[in-house]
Amino acid sequence: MKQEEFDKVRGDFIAQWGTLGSSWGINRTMAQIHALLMMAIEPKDTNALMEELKISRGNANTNLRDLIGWGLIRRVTYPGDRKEYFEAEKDVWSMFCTIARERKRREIEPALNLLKQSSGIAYDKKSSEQQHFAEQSAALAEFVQTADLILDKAARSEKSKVLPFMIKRFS
Amino acid sequence: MKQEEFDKVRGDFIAQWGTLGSSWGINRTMAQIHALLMMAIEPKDTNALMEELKISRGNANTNLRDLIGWGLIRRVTYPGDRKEYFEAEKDVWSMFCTIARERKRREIEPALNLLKQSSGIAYDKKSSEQQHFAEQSAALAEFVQTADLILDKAARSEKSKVLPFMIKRFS
DNA sequence: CTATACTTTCAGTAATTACTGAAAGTATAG
DNA sequence: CTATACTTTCAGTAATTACTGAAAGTATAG
Repeated sequence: MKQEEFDKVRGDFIAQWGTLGSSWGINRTMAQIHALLMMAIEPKDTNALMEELKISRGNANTNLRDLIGWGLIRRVTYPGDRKEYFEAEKDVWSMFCTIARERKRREIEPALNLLKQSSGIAYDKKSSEQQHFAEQSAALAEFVQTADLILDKAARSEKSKVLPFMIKRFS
Repeated sequence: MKQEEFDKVRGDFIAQWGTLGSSWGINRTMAQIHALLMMAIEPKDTNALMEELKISRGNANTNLRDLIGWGLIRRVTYPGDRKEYFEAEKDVWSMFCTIARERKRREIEPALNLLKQSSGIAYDKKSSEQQHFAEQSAALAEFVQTADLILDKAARSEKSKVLPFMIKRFS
């Protein structure tokens, strides 16, 4: 495949990945920067990203900062070069673990706290409405907690110890 | 707990659930309507939802339609009453299965198609850039496919056959 | 110290998404 | 058929989120 053709394919991939990101609640540009760095061999600097994605310096900087906050990319510097470069974690299993850990912290835990609080209300035994509310919250809390625990354990294991096992169990 | 106090607690729950929904890429109002119906004992009609959530008829209608599209709520009618009422699936495991199935269809499958297409490019053996792109796509595709398969199988199983097993494996 | 080469911030604006409310549509009772 | 009781649609607007670009900040070389 010619370089020219390849650039087209890669451009399409990055654009579409951005669109997909949106439906998972991830900012389009962030998804695109991540895709670009994940597919790149060499670390890239801000100017390269600005050019390739046609975005402003501010936008690039903000999304790079957020990606670092998620632990999905890291800063790289070379001696004698003032610029900062960025590279993505490329191992898919590590990526999964990182994302699982962060989503847990940012989204699952707050939900669980809310559910536990709701299930713990001192409900009036004469009100079936209050009872249902407490029971339903408790059921949801239990499910979320279990799912969270499983995800957590999986994300702390070695890939080789989880996936083959799961595949065997479910195939 | 007095009815008055309880209404406050439930109101808070619904409001917060809406906020949480946003971070998962779910429209706030949709999450709130779902929370409200999930916690309600009786099915509710559009007017009741409009009042409780202080939203317009159009907004209520649109989000109810979407929730039905996701399979998370259903229409209920009573003989001799022209109004339509709505009730949520209340079993947590069924909810999980429904959400897993829909997310798979709407979000995982398009991603997988994109990744497979990218990993299948006829790359130039002299270009390590092209090779890395194809390999990285393939690695991601494999992971997504496995995760999808596991989710799919889990969502088709009985709760009693999956959760206890998983808990045992990971605790 | 100053000059240079960068990075970060943030007020203002653009783009997107969610929502309203009135008008149009539909179904049933009689 | 008409009257009534609903539901759906959708153009216009509000609210939110993403982005720009210039100004401010920071670090290093010399």
